[in-house]
Amino acid sequence: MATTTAAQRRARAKTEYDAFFAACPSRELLNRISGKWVALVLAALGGDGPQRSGGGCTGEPRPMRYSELSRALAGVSQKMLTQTLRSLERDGLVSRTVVATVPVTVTYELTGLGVSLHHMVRGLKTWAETHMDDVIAHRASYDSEPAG
Amino acid sequence: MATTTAAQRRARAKTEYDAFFAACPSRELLNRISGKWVALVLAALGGDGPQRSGGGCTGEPRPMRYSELSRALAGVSQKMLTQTLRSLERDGLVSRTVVATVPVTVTYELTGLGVSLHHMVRGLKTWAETHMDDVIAHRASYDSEPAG
DNA sequence: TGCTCTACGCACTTTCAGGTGCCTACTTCC
DNA sequence: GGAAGTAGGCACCTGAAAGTGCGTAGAGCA
Repeated sequence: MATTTAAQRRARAKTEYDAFFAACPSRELLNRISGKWVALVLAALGGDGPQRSGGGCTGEPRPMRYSELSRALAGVSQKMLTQTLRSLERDGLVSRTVVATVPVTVTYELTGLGVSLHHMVRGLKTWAETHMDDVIAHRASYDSEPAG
Repeated sequence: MATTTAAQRRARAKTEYDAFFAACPSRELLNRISGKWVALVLAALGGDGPQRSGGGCTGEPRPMRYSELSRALAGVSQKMLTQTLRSLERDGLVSRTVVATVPVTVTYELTGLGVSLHHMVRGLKTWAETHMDDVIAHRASYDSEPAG
């Protein structure tokens, strides 16, 4: 029977779509940067963190130690920091360097690719700071409207 | 006792951080666009969808009906489409227009703010298409390395 | 007159990112 | 010599997002 009109057509479309969906580079990018700590790590390694010394707040990429990151991203657990750094390293966005000092120290640094991504995330941040006020305003007026 | 050095310091920092974190505009933006269907809806309304007619694939923003969106984003459930559209409408990114035709039809359209956001998402897409190959390559080589 | 379409609403369930807690092996400080 | 720091690993838990399924109210269609 060819009565499979609306629901089944959609189910079929969904199946086809999912394969494409999983491989979509934009989706992968969104999944990567929407991680709770990814953008923070990028910002910290990119020099956007809270600068306690120096003048401007532009900041330049610089290597940071694990414990330094842990302090800069106050609130992150060791597990999540490790996990985030590992996934970023896996994707070639940061490089991990082990230094055999007194207690073994590890430094993380943005790669070229990571710097590129960081620039884009900074663009996101700029957009957010420019337009999110409008969004919040809309949200407030929408919520205050009588539901109808 | 003032022995609360490492763990408790971190717990305290986390508490302070969370308040800032929740209000961070960049975080809000990421939360918004990282929704599974948000970027797709933006792309569809912005004209980036699969163009079955016409020449270039640049596309211009145009209003679309609910069912039209449902077909364009093959695989989305009605619930998620509605939910996504509502949240976008709430944030002033799309406008919803009810037309009292034979069966009541609803059209959705990007607002100015929505178009602005769509441009940025398009930037993300461009970055993804340019650099994600590198990322995938890194990922593959990382995975193939002997774990050590 | 039973089926489908439109544009949803509601309730339940699944899934997984993120969080918590406890462990390590080595070293330095007091 | 016990506490804390360094750089994590492992196992379990939770909460929110996403998915599934069913209902609806009016209308067209064979």
